[in-house]
Parts: sequence; C-alpha cells; structure tokens
Amino acid sequence: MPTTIARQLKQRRPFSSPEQEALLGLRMAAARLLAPWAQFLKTEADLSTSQYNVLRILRGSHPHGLTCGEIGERTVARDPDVTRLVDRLTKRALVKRTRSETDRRVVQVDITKKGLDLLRGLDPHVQRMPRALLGHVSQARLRHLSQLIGEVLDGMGTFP
Amino acid sequence: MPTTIARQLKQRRPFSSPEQEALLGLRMAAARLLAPWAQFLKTEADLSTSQYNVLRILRGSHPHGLTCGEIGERTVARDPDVTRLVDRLTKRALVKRTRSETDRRVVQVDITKKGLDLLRGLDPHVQRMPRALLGHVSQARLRHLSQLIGEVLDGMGTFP
DNA sequence: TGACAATATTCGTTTAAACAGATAATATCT
DNA sequence: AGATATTATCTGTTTAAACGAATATTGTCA
Repeated sequence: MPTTIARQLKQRRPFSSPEQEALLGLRMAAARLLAPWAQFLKTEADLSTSQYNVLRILRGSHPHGLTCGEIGERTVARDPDVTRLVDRLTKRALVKRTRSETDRRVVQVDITKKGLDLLRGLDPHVQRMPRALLGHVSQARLRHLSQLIGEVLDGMGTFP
Repeated sequence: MPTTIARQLKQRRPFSSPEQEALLGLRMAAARLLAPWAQFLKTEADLSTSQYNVLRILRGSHPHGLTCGEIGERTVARDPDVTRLVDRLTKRALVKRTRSETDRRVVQVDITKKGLDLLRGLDPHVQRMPRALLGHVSQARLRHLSQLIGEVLDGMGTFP
C-alpha cells in the first residue's frame, strides 16, 4: 500500500494544492534527513553542520584556502559570524589562517592536515548514509527524484 | 537548459550514485526552503520554528489541550525542554497551562485566543508560501515529486 | 596626500536548544 | 500504609547562532 505524504503527516484532509503537498513533503523529508545527520556529526566529531560544511568547502579548495569573505558568500553568513566560526575551528587546529602576502587585509583560511584527517574519518559514513536512508527506493526512481529536485531548485522563487 | 543538482552545488564531479545525488538534492532543497521560513517566522512573529510547530499542534487539539508529555512525543524533545519552551510561550500568553482535575500530576497546555490570533495572522502567508517557492514547476510534476517523496519517507532507513 | 572603500576582527549581547541532575506532587500497586 | 512510578518542574550549564556596532589595517583612487 503506497503511503501518501498526508498519511505521513497524520493529516486528515488532503492538501489543497500540489504545491502545498510538495512543500510539506520536502520539509518533512528534510527534517527526517537533517536531524540524524546533525546528531551524527555532533557525537562523532563534535561538529555543527555549518562547521562541517565549511570544512568541506575548504577541502575543496585546498591547499589554496579561501578568504573569510569567500566563506561568507558560500555559507550565507555575515563576516563577524564567519570569524567566530573560523575561531572555533582554529582553536581545534582544524583550519589555519595566514595573512595574504599580496593584499595584507585578507586572510586565507585553509584546512589543516588534522582537519583533512577528521573529514577523511567521516567520509566512510558519509558514503554509507545515502544508501542507509534511500536504499529502499529504486535507482531509476531516485534519478527521477533528483531530476525533479533539480527543476525545483532551478528558479525557485523567494519567500516572503 | 536543464540544471542538474551537481551544477547547483557548483560541483565538478558527477555523483557516484543516484542515492548520493538524491540525498544531496534533498538536503539542498531543504536548506533553501527552511532558512527563509525560519527567517520569516522570526521577523514576522518572533517565533522559532519549534515554537510555531508546537502552536500548530496545539491549535490542532484545541480546546482540549495536550499534556507536556504528549507535546514532547510529537516534537521529539525531552520533558525539561518542553517545559521551557512552554514557559516562553506562556510568558507571551500564547498558551496557558491548567492542572488536570482528574490527574493532578499532569498539566494541560492549550493555545490561547492570542495564540490563535497570531497563527491566524500567519496563515495567509503560509498559504502563499507554496506557490511562491514552487510555482515555477508544473502541477503534474509536483504531484510526481510528492509521490516520490512519499516513497522515500515510507520505510526510510535510519542513520547511523 | 587625503578621502574613501574593503577586509577582517573585536566586543557585547541575546537567544534557543540541548543535556544532566535533582525535586515536588500525585497515582498506583502491593 | 508504604514503596514505587509517573508527570512536570526547577536549576544549572554549555553551546552555537545571530545581530549590532565599532575598530584596526590596508588598498584604491581622485
């Protein structure tokens, strides 16, 4: 018996529009995916999701590093908050700062060996997660799902 | 030109599996949906998403109210944390507590008129949101998306 | 040179969430 | 009646995020 989103939400009434149903479905899926993920990161590596994301970004541009501004752009955070986040990561020696030689205002933040090791230790679980959470859906359907999500993301409006 | 999730993520490599792509897609969609929502609730009504959810739940069982334990079950929160959340809502007179007559250990938490008014004021925006965010995708495709998400939610594994 | 812009930081503050531990009040069961 | 369980609270603490405001340093440009 196929389970509808309304059923999952223990909602009596059907949805008033396909948009409503899709949005609620995405929100519910998100909640069920993100919470375990955040939990896992915290217990396993004592990282918040933002911290993990920043580390991932930095691994992506290793060994060049990124400026605080660039990090802020990619994570939609404001400069002072980036500074503090980097502070916390620096305190644990997962990243390091170096003044740029060419423009001495900017600071290059780069992931350290310890940071890379931490991420590498997490990688197997990160690899495992998709199958653990989505393994019960056929690959053809997952491809279809990705296709549709791509369309949703592409040109998604703003709210409010 | 269709946009893939890999493109949205500014990722060079394609995904190693459909599961990975779908999971990342869901996470990204979630982030882009949930952040504006949280932002909106905060600026418009000074509510956190958990607070809003609790109010919604209470509206659903108005005027009977729910015990703290029941609220905790539905929001996966511990009792002391429920108490504090209810504290905050009580301080703003959005909910009220009443000792149960039959079992004087339990406290019935119920949404107040003020809380109902607050929710009602939000409702139009809540109605508007789905179209604002997803209006660019055809209804047929959204129905398809909901169908797939339903399958994902149904029998989703656990992680770790 | 001097005004202005850009970059990162510092400081202070507020907030909600999360967790642990202890306690009061009441029910229930033997 | 007494032991135990349940329900909600209180207390204390830690944490990260978020916001505002100010500041030092450096670069840019007229």
